[in-house]
Amino acid sequence: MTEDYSQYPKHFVAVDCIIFGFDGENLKILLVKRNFEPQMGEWSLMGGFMGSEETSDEAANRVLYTLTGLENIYLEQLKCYTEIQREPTARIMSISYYALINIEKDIQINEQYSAEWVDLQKAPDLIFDHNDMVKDAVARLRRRASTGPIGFELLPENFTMKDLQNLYEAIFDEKFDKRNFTSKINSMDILVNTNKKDMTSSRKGSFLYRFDEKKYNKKISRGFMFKI
Amino acid sequence: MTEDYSQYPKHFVAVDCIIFGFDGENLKILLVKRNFEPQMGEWSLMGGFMGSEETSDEAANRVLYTLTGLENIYLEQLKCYTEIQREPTARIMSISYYALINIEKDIQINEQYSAEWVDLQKAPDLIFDHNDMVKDAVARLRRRASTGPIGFELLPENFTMKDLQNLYEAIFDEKFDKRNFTSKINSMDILVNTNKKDMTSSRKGSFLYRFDEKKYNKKISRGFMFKI
DNA sequence: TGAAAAAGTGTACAAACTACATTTATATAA
DNA sequence: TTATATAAATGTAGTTTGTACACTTTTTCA
Repeated sequence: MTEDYSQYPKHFVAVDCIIFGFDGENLKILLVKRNFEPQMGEWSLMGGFMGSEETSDEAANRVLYTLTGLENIYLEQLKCYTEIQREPTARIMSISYYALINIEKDIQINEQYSAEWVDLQKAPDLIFDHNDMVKDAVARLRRRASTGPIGFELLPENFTMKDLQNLYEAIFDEKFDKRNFTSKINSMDILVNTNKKDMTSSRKGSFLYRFDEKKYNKKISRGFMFKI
Repeated sequence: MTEDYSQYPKHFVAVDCIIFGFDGENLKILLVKRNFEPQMGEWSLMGGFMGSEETSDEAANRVLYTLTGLENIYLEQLKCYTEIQREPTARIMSISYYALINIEKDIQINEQYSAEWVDLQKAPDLIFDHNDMVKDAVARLRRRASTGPIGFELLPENFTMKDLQNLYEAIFDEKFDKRNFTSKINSMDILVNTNKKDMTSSRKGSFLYRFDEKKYNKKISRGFMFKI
């Protein structure tokens, strides 16, 4: 005889997105200023409820699309937050997702949400447990950067070695030696030198690279340890 | 004005536990043979529904306690599974947890559940997406073992170097050189030689060690890369 | 007392990591 | 046209860590 589920409680389930971007200098996250209650006027992550006919992955993608108009964004499930009092108005559990976005992409941020890219370091206090979510997401991003290459989703198609080093330094909040960094990256064998130069930053100009997508993905699937 | 939540759907939320044990030779998981529908008679992970007044951590601890009578077990949230059709009878999302248990502890397994320790390698097919859950949990266990010491929760208080090596070999499904393994472990500085010997396995006898809990926990919090 | 069984131990070579300073290419100003 | 300023590009020696590999020790039991 099939079990009777009616005795079990049902729960509101939300998803919240930690959206990382990189502007060439600093790691940023995309935050929204709530124009609805509760906590109207305060900063929060972008989120939404999971529908009855969608998975949490689909819900997270929908939320991201609603805010940015972007599809096929790198998105990864992080963690479930189920504290009973995590929101004051109702018991709502939330599944967090983190997304990596190339900030230079022409993003049409939905004006309805008054969203802003803010420096991770200077991020304001967020509502509910969203500060924890961001902290957990940063830890995950660091882990991802130590066990495989990173940057494909965060950098524009062509970038300088300095851009890449800035990205790693922003992620780890640590400075690296230029020579050691370069030789480490070169030993990964994931970059292609386009032989074009970016002349905006110096008189000599610096080479523009792009990722060799195949080699990059192979490195990700095999994994390694990044340590400089 | 506070938002009206009544428009949003609610969901059944379950927790499922991947319970790892180690018998000195092989990694095992604790499975239950379902004596209830759906899929009566088949093997599955131990699970249960999250109550309206408990967090998912609490639910997982309760499930574990119900099955084993054990409290304060190492338990870590893994992942949310939200595929709509993951269970045939209703839409139930599940949060997986993995637990590490010292199999020698006097566990009074609740007979109501016809549970059994089975070799990870020889585990039967499980219902729903529980095979995926186990696969994900093994990956997590490996990661945990590569970024910090492991064994405290899985081994008895006193154990031989061979026990520890067996554990690592079971986790990574890979053989290590005895001399290299020993010197790697010694360099971690987490073991205390009790100067007692286990005489059951050889005529010479092998030293029994225990973990230095303080140093062990410090290693965990700092993290490192285990690679032999 | 010697044979058997597992425990315990060291070294040489290779690879990776670390610290560190000078030269090169080019645009702009004199 | 030449000098200067700016950031880019590049190499090496020393240290640490990883890897491959085999013999000696201790004890019990026959």
